[in-house]
Amino acid sequence: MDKTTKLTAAAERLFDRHGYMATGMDRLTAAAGMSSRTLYKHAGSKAQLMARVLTERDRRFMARLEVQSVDALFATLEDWVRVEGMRGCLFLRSRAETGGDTPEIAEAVAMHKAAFHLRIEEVVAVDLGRQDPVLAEQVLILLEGATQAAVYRGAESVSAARAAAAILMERARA
Amino acid sequence: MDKTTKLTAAAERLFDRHGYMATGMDRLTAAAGMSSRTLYKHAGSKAQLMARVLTERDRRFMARLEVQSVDALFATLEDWVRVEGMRGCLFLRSRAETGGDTPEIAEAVAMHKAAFHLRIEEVVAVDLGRQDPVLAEQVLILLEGATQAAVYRGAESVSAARAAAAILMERARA
DNA sequence: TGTAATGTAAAACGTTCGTTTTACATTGAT
DNA sequence: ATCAATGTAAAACGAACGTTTTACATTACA
Repeated sequence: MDKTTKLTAAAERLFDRHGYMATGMDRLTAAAGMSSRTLYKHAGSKAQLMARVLTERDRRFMARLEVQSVDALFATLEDWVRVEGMRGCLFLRSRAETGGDTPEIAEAVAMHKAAFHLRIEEVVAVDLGRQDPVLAEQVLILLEGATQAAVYRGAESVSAARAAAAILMERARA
Repeated sequence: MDKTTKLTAAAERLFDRHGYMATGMDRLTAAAGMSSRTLYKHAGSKAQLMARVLTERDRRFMARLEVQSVDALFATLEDWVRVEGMRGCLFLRSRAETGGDTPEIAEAVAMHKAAFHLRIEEVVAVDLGRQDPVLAEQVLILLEGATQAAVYRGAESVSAARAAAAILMERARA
């Protein structure tokens, strides 16, 4: 595993566990097992490191969303929260912590959420046989809500959201 | 408006806009229009101030949720996001920024979310004429999801969630 | 009138922040 | 054998952090 990969992975873990602002660069160097000189050569700055973490997470998350049904979206989310934990959406958290005032971060978040929304619209269209923007919006809300609720309600939130989505899909078909 | 009230209101606004950790005490004193000596007499510490902001927000938010129907919950949320803005849930944001490691904050968040969940279960029971824990969980997810989605999708997320909840309620009645 | 409370303005506390620099070691290709 | 790249360890940078203190002004009540 090369230095940049190791750094990005360590940063993601610490940002997720302790928050972005609360995670200092010294903690990062210790966790990544490198000197601050090397860290800055690879990362550029803390903001750039945050943006890189988000871009990498977007890649990993979106790869999992290459499915053909709405139900599979929720199955994927169930796996995701089991593997990655339930501390809320790292994208919106980064935006909230920076007030949206750091361009590279705001951009990474906007990119991810646009792709996320588009993917849901596509999956709904495939599953339903036609486009339905309102239904897609509702599926998006259930996915966001399950992610958020899982923080304090646990992983069962995802299955409850999954069942709700099934009802909405069923009704849209009838 | 007394000093403590003014301070709490200013803190809530700044924490919401810029994030908890990114908001320094000097910015707080300037916004509240008081010296740091007075601020610390009223607030105790930054963590205590954060907890006080949350407790006060809980009071204000929960007062609005004294309604008799699920649809009214979403009507309330529509008002709320119009008045208070759409930057996500300040409770979960505070927990995420502190990693859950600040007892007074973690406790304020846990209290609020427990009350929130209970209130939804009550409203669902009144509206439906019987208890339905799974449906209540789904309504909670739609409320959380609308709050979260509104950050990047706008206020229309709330009306989409409202419509979804109406479908779930209708089906539960049949 | 005097005293206790409550406030302001501003300096100072020690710590930690993100970042850069200095000095030196290890490596790999020519 | 050597040059350039890449790394470490650690000190240092100025700025900002949360918090306390010093010195002084205003108010309100006995």
